[in-house]
Amino acid sequence: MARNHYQTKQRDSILNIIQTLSHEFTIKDIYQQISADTSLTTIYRVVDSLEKDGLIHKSVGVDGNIYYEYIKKCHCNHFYLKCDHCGKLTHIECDFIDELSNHIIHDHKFFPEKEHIIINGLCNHCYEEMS
Amino acid sequence: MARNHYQTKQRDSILNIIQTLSHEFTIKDIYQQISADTSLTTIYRVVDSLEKDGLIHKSVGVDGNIYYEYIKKCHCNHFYLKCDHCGKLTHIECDFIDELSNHIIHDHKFFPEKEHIIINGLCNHCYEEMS
DNA sequence: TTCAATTTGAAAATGTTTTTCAATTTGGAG
DNA sequence: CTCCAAATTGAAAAACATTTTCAAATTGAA
Repeated sequence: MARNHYQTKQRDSILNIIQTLSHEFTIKDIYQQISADTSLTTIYRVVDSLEKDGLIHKSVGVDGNIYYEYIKKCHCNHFYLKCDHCGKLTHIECDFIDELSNHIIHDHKFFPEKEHIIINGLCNHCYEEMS
Repeated sequence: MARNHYQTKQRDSILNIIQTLSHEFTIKDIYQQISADTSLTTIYRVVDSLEKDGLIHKSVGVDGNIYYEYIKKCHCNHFYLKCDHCGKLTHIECDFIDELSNHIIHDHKFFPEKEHIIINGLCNHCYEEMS
């Protein structure tokens, strides 16, 4: 008989924390908020299972770290600006990404992965520092 | 006095191998072709240094692994579309890049490096194949 | 209440990348 | 050419994130 999963206090805490975190989070983010009765191993396992259940979405960020998103919170548009000088990665939510997407789809017949658009360049701070 | 780097046989072999590898490669790819007198550690170090010199470009693939590309220098404006599925890199010239640049500069106080904007996603062919 | 299936924590294992450090190599100055 | 400071190297250890192992605890349906 197919049981989905057992309800445990560890699984509940993890789900609760995920719902309070910002739209993008890491395993570490959860670990920092979890109480001592939940191990890192369990966080990995529960998060894996939540992903399989389709409650969260897993992706590899441009920095190589693994990020998750709580699916219900994920209807915003976002992309990244990465400073070539200081390395700072800024995550931005902006409607312009839709214009960009539509342009690329219609004029170039290409289907951008909105969550992974990275623009390299110089952040304001480094730009001014270099002037 | 600022010396760029010393010329060593290890660095030379690594550069040679990189130039024979396909457009995208990993540290492992190099390691598999290198002779026994070059250690993994050195590969990591030389590749790092090549990236800092702007000879290769580092990125995190959708699988979470780190990939590098040998950058061929050229003076035109670059705007790349890179297919996550087949790996195809398409260079396009398009005025929209200026709109994008202006938006990012004005609204996000960030100064994009126009010559190396890469958008990941799916090319038309792979997109249709997946439907 | 019973009990098989699931979940758990701790520790060990994995795999990749970085750091440490002593020894070696490099290339410009003298 | 010789000298020598700076850079580079390999091996081993460290760092780090993630997975696996396994025995013990728990869950929940019958």
